[in-house]
Amino acid sequence: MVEYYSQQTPFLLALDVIIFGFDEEGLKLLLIKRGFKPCKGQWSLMGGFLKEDEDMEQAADRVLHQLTGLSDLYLEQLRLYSKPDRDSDGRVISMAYYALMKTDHQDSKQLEKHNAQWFKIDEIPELVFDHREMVNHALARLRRRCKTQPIGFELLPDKFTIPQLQKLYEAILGIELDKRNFRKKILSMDLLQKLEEKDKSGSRKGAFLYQFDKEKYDRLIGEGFSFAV
Amino acid sequence: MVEYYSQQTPFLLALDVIIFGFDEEGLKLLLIKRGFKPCKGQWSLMGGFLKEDEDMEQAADRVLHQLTGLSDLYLEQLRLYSKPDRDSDGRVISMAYYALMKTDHQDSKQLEKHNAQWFKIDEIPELVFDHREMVNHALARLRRRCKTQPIGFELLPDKFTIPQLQKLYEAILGIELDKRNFRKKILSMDLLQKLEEKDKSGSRKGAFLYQFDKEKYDRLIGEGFSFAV
DNA sequence: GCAAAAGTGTTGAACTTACACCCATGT
DNA sequence: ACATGGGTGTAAGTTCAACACTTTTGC
Repeated sequence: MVEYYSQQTPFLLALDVIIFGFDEEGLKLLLIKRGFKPCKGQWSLMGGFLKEDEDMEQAADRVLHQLTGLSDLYLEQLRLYSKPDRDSDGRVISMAYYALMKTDHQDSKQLEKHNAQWFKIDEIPELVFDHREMVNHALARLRRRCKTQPIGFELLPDKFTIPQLQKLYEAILGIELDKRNFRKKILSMDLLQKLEEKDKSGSRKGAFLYQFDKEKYDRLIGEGFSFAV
Repeated sequence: MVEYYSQQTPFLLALDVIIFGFDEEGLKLLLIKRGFKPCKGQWSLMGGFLKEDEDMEQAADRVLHQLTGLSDLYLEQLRLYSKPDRDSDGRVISMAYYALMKTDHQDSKQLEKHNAQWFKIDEIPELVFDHREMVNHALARLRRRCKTQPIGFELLPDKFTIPQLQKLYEAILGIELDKRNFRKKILSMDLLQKLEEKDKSGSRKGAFLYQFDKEKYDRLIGEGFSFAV
């Protein structure tokens, strides 16, 4: 290490992850009741510290796996929270991430271990430090992002119906959409594979199930296509 | 500090800033020839380390001021570069920012002090560490951002002509634009104040100068307006 | 008088929005 | 038979893209 480096102050580097989920009730946030100091007993985002042998993305994956037992969730960097006094108990710099999780893949046992609980997006309890600000930022990013990237599918089961997909977008954007126009737009991109099966849980008639064709999407992207809802 | 914290490894936290400029020749990047180790003598982005009493944005402002002598430049966080081996000389985590600078405000003396030099965007020399990756990322972000935010004006003199503005967008986006459509679109937002004066440097006829009306923009944004080029 | 850049409108195509009824099924 | 959510098409309005000529002025 060069001398110039050794004169610098090192910092504790953490990450916090805003985990979104979606179910019949709408858009949800996964929070943990802290079983450790500081702020033990309060609601907070899941987080962790960066370790020597990993980069920040790996740390985020690790922390996410630790909580949920799942790997390869959609994960996106938000921004660095670095105010000197943001943590009541010492100087910690935190990189915020948000993740999208299919709630039907969840392992409830695993979640209980960390006292984790889903909260409706408009019923979020008071959070420690600047976590509420992080959540607001993540939500804003999700709202922007979901219009131009096919990330909504990360929140739905692998097989889903068009009405379900529409409800998801309505929950994220907080607005109502016209079902004819929504169908037209989403199907016109020709990225959804219609299956034979129907999902009968939502109605007597039942709605056809679809699958997102990721390979086709990747191919089209290479050709200059852009996703839009 | 709680015990849990003191068990963690601290890291050196730096920042690097991709500084864009624009002049008659097109879009430019401001680089420094490193007068210090590691990689002394090689071209690199301007950077610095986070200090104890500041947050990362303040650090970025400070570093930017140190190089250019200017304050309050447009500055946006990009992403964290945290690979364990990214710096050849020790573990340094770096937050990348990009900044937009009006080249007509530059202080050449100041820039010379740091051996700083402007490079055309398609003539960037080899850079140290992962700085080239940072530049690519910044450029991609700038291209996306300039279509939906009025950040182009941060690269032009306070008074500018429509053809100048168009050339700026063409330089950023790397495509040609139709001047009638461009004018129509940009003027239809009604955010540019036409001045009496003409700039005669670009042609015999001369082109009218305009000013961006930031107050009006802020007002409109509050009313749900969105900027688009 | 000519070269060089500034400035100006129209038309067709594509896309967006608004809107109302029939269908299939379980009870 | 009826209640519930699933599924479908069209017309008007808006936005976008393509395109060519006139103006001003310094030389």
